[in-house]
Amino acid sequence: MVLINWEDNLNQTQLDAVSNTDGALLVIAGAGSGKTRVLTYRVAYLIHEKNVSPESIMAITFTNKAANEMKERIIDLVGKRRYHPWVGTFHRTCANILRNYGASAGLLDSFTIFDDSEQLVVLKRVFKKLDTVPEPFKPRYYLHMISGAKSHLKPPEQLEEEAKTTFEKKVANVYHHYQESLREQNAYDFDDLISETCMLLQNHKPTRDILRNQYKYILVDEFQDINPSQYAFIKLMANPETRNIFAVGDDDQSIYGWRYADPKFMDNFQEEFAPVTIIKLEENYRSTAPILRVANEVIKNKSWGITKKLHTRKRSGLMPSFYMAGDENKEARYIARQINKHLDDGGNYSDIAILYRMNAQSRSFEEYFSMNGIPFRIIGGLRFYQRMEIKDILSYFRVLANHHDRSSLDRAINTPKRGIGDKSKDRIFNFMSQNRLGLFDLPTNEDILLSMGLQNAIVNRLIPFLELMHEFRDKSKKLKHVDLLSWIIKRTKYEELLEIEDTIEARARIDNLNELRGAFLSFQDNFPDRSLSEFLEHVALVSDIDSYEKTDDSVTMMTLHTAKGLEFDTVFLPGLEEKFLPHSRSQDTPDELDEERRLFYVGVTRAKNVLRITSAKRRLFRGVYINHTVSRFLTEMPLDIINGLDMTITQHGKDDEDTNHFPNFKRESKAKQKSFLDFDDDIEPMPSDEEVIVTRDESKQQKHGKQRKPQLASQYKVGNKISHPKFGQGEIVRINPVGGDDNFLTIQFDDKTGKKVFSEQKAPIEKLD
DNA sequence: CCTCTGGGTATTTTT
DNA sequence: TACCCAGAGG
Repeated sequence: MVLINWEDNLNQTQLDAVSNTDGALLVIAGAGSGKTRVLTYRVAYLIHEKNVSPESIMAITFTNKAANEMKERIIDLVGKRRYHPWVGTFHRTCANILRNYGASAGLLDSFTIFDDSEQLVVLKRVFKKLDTVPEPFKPRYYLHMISGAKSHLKPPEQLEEEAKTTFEKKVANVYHHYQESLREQNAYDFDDLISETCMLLQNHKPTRDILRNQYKYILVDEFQDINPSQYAFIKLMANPETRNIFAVGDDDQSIYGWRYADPKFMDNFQEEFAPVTIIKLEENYRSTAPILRVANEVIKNKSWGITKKLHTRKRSGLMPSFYMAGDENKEARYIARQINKHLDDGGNYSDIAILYRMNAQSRSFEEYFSMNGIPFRIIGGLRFYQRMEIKDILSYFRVLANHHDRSSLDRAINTPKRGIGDKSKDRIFNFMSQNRLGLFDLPTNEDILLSMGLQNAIVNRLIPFLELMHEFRDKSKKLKHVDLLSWIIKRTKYEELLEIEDTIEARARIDNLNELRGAFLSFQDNFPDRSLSEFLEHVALVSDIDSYEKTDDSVTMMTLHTAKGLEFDTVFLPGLEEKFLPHSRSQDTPDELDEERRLFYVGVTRAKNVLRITSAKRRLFRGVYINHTVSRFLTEMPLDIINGLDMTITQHGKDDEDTNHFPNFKRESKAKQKSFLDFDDDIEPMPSDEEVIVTRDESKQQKHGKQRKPQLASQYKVGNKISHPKFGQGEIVRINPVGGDDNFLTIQFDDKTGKKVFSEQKAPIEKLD
């Protein structure tokens, strides 16, 4: 039993939030105000002081990362016990409920979870089946509409009834068939996990009663990002006697409106769970006063929301700076210089984050940092389990776990290529649908297969595949998951084919397969007796950020969305330009604009000590040069803040003089303007005594091959001889790992050429020994 | 059935 | 720039 001195560890408001344990409570927790602390201490308080049994507590988060952190911190506070509170994401919690209670209500209890790429496969098959085309919008837009319907708990029938326009009718019809297809495949998509659980709780009183009796205390994190179905879930779970719901959120950090999250549920909560105690946490423990001042100014201009004003005891601090670069390369150069200064001052790369609006913005930093030896790491983008090779191999597992999973079968059946194309797949799948067969119900008898209308040649290719799958199924009963993985990789010749291909991408894919082996092993160690389906569920519900820890010393780069909940000593916010932030696609309505503003606010409030904002006058974007003006979020700030910001502008070209990049700047006079818009283009390139060469042509990386994790193992060693098409033979004298997946090779050529530095991934060099 | 090519297009993505 | 997709041709 751990003894906790509550007063010493919490401020008065936090203590109120922790100890106010009766009825509904809404905590409005400003950025950096100790939200997670309050959540975990409240759980500990319930257990220690109120003798609540841990297993009657349920805490819901949005990310696995938050859930894992909370679990750990709760264990720190209450010690390891026989029973623990349930802590999980909305999706994992609901998946769990469906697995445990679904069957008793006539729902599926063994199901596969489809991620968005699998949803897309389903949707495209629906269009094919309906013999229509996804117009006037792209397939993803239809998925978005379907997701909207599910988020509002509308079944296809309701959407069909409500549909007025032709397009709405089309969406409803597609939704109908899409849903039918999912059910046929024993599959749920992410939205289904929530909506089906709501249906279960609504329509099946026994389950509802069991759960309500079990979980008397419910805590919900990030309440501002809750969508209608998640809100409905919380309402259904609320025990009507105790109504002990604890919600924490910050409407100023609601950034998932485009996924139907709505901060206004914080209002609904106050009405529907009345009486609700409301507590505001406004003391910020993260940032310095100057940073908070900027944050408060940013958010002050919002058109809707609960008013709060963050304050801090960290009175002194560096004034945030603004730097306007000539172009995106100069922006990268400026940030690189600042990073080096930070290191000269004794700081670490891992103190630093670069947070941008769009993933595409990472490019210029990747390139500049690689060339200048700044290690970096990109979080997000393509997720590990979304990679082509990982999906390919896992599709076999998914078929083994659920042989009705058509989307995975679709992939596995012709990966690697077996000469079974779309036409034949259609025939096979139609046959399966009509007879309600799973893969292992298919006959391996030649005559029957021929009667499906398949060509002789196809049958001769299909039978070996079916036999292979039967073999895998037999093996799956005998082998450990990781051994089955090796077996499948071997028998499908997947790795072998990559080895033959022997390109940079192929090698990266092989590395990823090895990482997958690692993931299997660690799952096996942590959960020795979990089934294959449970492993696959685990895999379906994780993301890049979940495993993110500041372990390696590199600069972190990610989108503003991904950065929510994190903090860094030094934060760079590049691209503070109109059309980037606010994004050109999100500036049409006040709601959209508000959300962009909150994104900026999230970015600002990630910084503990140093905040540097930058923008570029001109940048190469999607192959063309564009000119942006400075973001309105900066220019609308009061003049004294702008004067206070350490503003610098570099000139790009001579013709920039007459362009006003601050059209909506509140200025007093030209003279005054000069005082804070200081032109400064004398920054030298990064000091480097070695010429840096990166061959752009070789750098084409396919989306599904792009490896984001640092690749420490170089294929080279110091002393290796190499050959370069232009410079001839050389010897490697130094290897510097940089972020991304690259290493930085210093190569000594002949005396005339001297030493040169190459990117291992991009340079056209060949190993000679 | 598979691969190549040209044209159109372009946020964010907790699960 | 980098992708996705449709259609042509092997």
